[in-house]
Amino acid sequence: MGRKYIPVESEDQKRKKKKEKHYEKEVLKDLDDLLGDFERKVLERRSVVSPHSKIISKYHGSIIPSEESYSVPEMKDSERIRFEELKDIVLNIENAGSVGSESVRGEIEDRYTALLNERQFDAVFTLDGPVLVIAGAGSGKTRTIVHRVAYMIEKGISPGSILLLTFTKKAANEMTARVNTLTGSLYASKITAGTFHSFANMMLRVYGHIAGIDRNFTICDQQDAADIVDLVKNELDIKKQKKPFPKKGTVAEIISRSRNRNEAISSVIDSQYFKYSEFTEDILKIAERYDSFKKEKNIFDYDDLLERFLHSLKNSPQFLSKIEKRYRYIMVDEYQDTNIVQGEIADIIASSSGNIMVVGDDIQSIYGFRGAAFENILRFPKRWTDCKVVKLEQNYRSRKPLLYFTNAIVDNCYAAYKKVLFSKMGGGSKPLVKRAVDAEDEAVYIAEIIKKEMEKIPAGQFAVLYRSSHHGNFVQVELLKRNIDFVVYGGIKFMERRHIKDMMSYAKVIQNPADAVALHRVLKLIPGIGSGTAGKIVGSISENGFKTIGELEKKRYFNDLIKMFKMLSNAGKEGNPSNSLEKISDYYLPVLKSVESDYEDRIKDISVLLQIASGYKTLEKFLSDFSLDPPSSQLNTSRIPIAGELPEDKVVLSTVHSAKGLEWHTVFVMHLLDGCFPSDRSLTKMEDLEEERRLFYVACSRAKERLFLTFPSAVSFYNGTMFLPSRFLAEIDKENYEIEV
DNA sequence: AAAGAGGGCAAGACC
DNA sequence: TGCCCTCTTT
Repeated sequence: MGRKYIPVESEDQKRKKKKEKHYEKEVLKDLDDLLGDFERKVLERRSVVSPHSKIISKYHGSIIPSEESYSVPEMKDSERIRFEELKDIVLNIENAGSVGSESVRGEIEDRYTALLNERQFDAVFTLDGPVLVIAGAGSGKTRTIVHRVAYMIEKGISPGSILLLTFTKKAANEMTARVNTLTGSLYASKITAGTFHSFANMMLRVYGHIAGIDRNFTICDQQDAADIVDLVKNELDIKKQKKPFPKKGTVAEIISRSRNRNEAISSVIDSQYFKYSEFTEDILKIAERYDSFKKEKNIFDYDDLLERFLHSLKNSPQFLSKIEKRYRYIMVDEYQDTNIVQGEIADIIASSSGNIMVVGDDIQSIYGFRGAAFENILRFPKRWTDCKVVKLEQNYRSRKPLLYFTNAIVDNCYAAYKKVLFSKMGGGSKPLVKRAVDAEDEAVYIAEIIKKEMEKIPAGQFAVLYRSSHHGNFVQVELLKRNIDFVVYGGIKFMERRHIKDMMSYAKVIQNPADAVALHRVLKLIPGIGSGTAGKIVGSISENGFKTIGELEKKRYFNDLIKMFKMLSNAGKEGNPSNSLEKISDYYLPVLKSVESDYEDRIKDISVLLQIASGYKTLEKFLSDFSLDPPSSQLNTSRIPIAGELPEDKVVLSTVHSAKGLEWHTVFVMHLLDGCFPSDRSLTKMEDLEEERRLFYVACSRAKERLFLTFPSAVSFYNGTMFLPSRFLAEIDKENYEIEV
């Protein structure tokens, strides 16, 4: 139940996988039947009283090596200078300390004061001027933001002038809902809350024409972007070399990274993708063509949304003026995860009012690989010299022993605001470190504890966190064996499923017939048309218009082609997206049936899609919302209702990245081996290693009551064998945790 | 031009 | 193990 296995690939790969899956299930069932108690006893012996681990602990004083056993990556001079500079900035801020608020206290303030701690209401009551809020893990960050918005509204600030930028759509919705509850009205719906991308999208659609932007653009996601890369690569006839050319997704990644880090493509390749350095020329060519291709077809990728928005703000005073007049109070959540472009956007919009509050925690910056500039938060006081700094340091989540542990992790970070979180929640126990015999044994250990504890604590209060998604595999198996329900965060997203992408592509073609990617995709669905033919058709359409299709009269696929265009034209005439999509699905379902074996499951997804569409008035709005905010990625099939998103009572298996912002009673952080966590790819660069440590901090700070840190004695992957416990454990004072023997 | 076979490679994921 | 690219066959 818990696992997501919805391949979107070619049909027979799919079939093959399905067979394998059945096979796997049967084996498991057989195992259970056959071995029964016997197996359980063996497992118990392995995990609970593993003879092996007993021996180890008897003959070795400690299972954690000393800190000196690890080699530290060398820092380049430039890196060192940067780090030192950051350290300097940080020190200045630390010395400045937290600033109180001078606002007048009245009836409204008294009410808020009762609900917040002192630091929190400093942040809430300071409405004017730049404010930097450093919000430690579990310090009531969301609570602070929500109350601030409510307070603004109560103070008579027009809700329409409040802009709240968040990192996920989900966060935006949650906060708006909470403001609503507080203000007891629908005022909150008048504030603008959303992600940078959705805000950029909205502004470009409303005011874009002022800055000379064609407002009818379509948005393409990463998969589409990769497909465009493929398309233009074929067009460019690139010479073959000895080494294989990087995958289309990789090329798209390089292009995107260079843009949101504001770094030349060649330098991105040199620093992050060194092994592809000989393809630099070709990649540059592709990047150029990729850009012009999108411009021709009026397609925006995610980076375009931000870039062109920023560009318009910078170059069109009228455009900027519209926006800065409308938004006088700007708040940015998760500021440590903003990239350079986003940082600039916020600065420019706030430049006339000066009212900008950014909230974040530098120590939880874990998206550097995606272009996040955690320096944004460190440098904010330099950019806004009169800014007030508020530090939220009281933790409401974790018990003291856990907090001591996570504080110790912060101590090992090179450049960070040193904040010492404190908690009033006593009791609890220190984190428990467990060394297992092997990966399987580790999984057994975790599953057994969960099974036992589940008698007292609901399943939904457990989380197993790991660095890379495949580290969780053994745990899945062990939970399955014990009939413990679980969900895996991540997996194939609703929006990325093949049939959903197909449906959306039809809709995109209706909305923007110049959308070559979507057109290409739907053409390929016609029997007899592969990617070559599809490419040719798209090419001749964009050169000479749709009438050129008439020239294909003699081809065997001609009738099907016409049938599709007839359908698209009819669907386009419908007044609302729901009816359009219904027409599309009438056409598409038979196509899908002929192409997919698990047609039944997929049909449910499509009805979910129709349901979502029925909430929209225009196709345009539906499409841009959908590409910016795909519905719950956890959504397995339509059996789980989309609306509401009930918290499920299931054990959570998740990567640390996906666990950010969440909390559980009991948390397991597993595979704590040097090379797994920190990942071996980070071991050569100080900057990367620092990010891994912050990631470790994020993982451990998810726990409220219990924290288990586990690792196998050794584990082998394609890239070698890891056996050294994670350096992140070794560098922490042993007083802060206990070792289970 | 499409479909199938072989082989190299591998992190993390928001919009 | 699984994904995707590339080469080979039909």
